[in-house]
Amino acid sequence: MLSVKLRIPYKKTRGSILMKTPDDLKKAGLKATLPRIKILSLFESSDQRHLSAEDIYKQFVSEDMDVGLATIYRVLTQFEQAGILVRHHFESGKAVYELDHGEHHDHIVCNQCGHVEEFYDEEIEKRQLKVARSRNFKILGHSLQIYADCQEENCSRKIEEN
Amino acid sequence: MLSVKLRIPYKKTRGSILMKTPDDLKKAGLKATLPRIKILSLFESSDQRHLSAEDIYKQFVSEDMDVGLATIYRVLTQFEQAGILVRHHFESGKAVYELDHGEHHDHIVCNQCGHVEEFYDEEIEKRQLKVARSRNFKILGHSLQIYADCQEENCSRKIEEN
DNA sequence: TTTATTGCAAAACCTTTGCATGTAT
DNA sequence: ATACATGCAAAGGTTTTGCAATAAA
Repeated sequence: MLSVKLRIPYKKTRGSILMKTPDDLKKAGLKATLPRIKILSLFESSDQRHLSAEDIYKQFVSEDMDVGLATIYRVLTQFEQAGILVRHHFESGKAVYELDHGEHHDHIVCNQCGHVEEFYDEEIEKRQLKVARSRNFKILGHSLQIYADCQEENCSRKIEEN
Repeated sequence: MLSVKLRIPYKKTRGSILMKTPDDLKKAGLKATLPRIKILSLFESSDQRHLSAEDIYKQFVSEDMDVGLATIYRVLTQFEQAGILVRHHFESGKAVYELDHGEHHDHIVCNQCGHVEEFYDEEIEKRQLKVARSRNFKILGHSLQIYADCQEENCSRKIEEN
């Protein structure tokens, strides 16, 4: 059984979290294959909400599951198109994905350890609309990341570990 | 002689624009070589403020100047480290650079034609500080892009041309 | 002359694709 | 049985690097 562990509490006012299940696969016209179910369950259960193809691949290797990298890339792309995952490009140079719970938010990323937290600021959203309106652009989306040091005692450049 | 053409007016209140010259190269401990001078002058004179390595390479080829792509990449990196250019990663997947005039701003990018405009919103900046403070992060920087349609009459999916 | 810089080709990275094999329905 | 998924290896696109040849100081 899949379970959800969220480190970051969502505001009540912005709706509730829906768990993604193998049923979501069928709804998206995707067969419930082992790689797909495993990937989905990784996102549900991992304490990292944001995973790259490589992260997933390494996790599988460490569990002696062998799923090709190509499959992982293909599944991630399909999940994104199906609205199950959202893709982000942080400065790392590689794409990371997270479950799409339908609630837009932005990210604050620790430059030292890679720790990611989410935030949503109504005022920032509003100002963006204003900027776009004043220049006669029609907003399709946006991407905002704050790069920072998280200053947690266990934040010690873990990123170097590989 | 190099000249500056800015499509986007800067607010008076945020300082004045300084032109980058071959002297800036020396100050950065870089020899004033032809490729470096040409690249600098391209940024000064182009009506596109945001250029990728490829953009520069193509421009040079069209002028029968032959500068290797590797050199362009190396020079862009050096210029970034010297504080002459700033690098951005828009969704295109390739890095683009622009002159660093020391004035932070964010970008609104047209999804159809790739047209880029700059903006600076005090309120957005402030709210980011607040978000970081409330989570005990120390901000190092941020990256904000709004993706939109620019709705200009000459915006006709020019991006497809190549 | 000395040291930095260039060009070329090769390699490194991340990601995508072709194709024969395998699996869910 | 049929259509869809997978794995592998090869190829794509962007960026970096090694090294001998070249140019700036």
